Amino acid sequence: MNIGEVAQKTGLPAKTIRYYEDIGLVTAERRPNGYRDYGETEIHNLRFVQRARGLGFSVADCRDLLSLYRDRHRSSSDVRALAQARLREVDDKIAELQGLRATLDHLVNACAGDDRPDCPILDDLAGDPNAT
Amino acid sequence: MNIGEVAQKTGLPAKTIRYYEDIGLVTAERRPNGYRDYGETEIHNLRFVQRARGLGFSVADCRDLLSLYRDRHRSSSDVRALAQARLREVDDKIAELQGLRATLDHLVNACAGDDRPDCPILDDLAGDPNAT
DNA sequence: CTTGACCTTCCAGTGACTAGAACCTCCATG
DNA sequence: CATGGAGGTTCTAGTCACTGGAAGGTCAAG
Repeated sequence: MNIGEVAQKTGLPAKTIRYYEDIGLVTAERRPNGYRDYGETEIHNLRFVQRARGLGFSVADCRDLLSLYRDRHRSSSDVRALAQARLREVDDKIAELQGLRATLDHLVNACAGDDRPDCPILDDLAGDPNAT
Repeated sequence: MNIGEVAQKTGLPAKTIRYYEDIGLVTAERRPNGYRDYGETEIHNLRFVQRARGLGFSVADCRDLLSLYRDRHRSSSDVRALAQARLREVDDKIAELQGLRATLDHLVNACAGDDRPDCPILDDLAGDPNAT
């Protein structure tokens, strides 16, 4: 199967699929003409990576997850540890963003948003202690 | 004031301050010896950028915010629009992460995390419709 | 035989820094 | 006055995960 068809089937851009080969994540056979040749296994692995990336795992994590996936003697605890670490990252990020959200929301509500120049948002960014 | 002192006062790494000058965000005078020379205005602007970046505004947004800040005839609505756009971004990101969080949490809970190889997390990533 | 779609590689750019190398300048001390 | 070390300067290159584009090879249809 050519890379274009794989791209269509998986939804991954061909560029990305080549990139994954470049970094040794998912490699393909070559045909005599030099074209990459994909089988079901490769498609499967690409989709695996795609899903893992969709959950926000780094490419390095994807590499680890793939190798655990291929290892019949793995311990599920290793996989769980990766997922749990990712979960913690996501939780941290959510907390951070919720903090930002509160501040931004506060500022947006404090600002009249009209033609006049007075702006509590800028006052706050400028470090004005009386702002907002 | 030398860049080192500014770095200490603001908490921004000297490298970052030089970078901001490179991209024309906050520039400094030069002394005859070639050293950058910072006054209160520059420190103020750097802190402004620092706070805006802390709220997740892009450097491009910071540029716009700074120029609005300097413009005595601005309309606060322009500032508010930027903040509101940023708020929307943050909201979208939070929603996305909460979706991920739910999935990850579900997977982590479904996985025994022991010495055995059976792993619903990998099954899910592999696209197994019976997973989890 | 040509056209056009598809494939190949390689180089460069993204955002916002950050690390490191090579070199210059200043100040304090021996 | 020499020197050592702290701090300053520029420049290049690396980060992450792609993405865009150029130059050229391959293939099937008309």
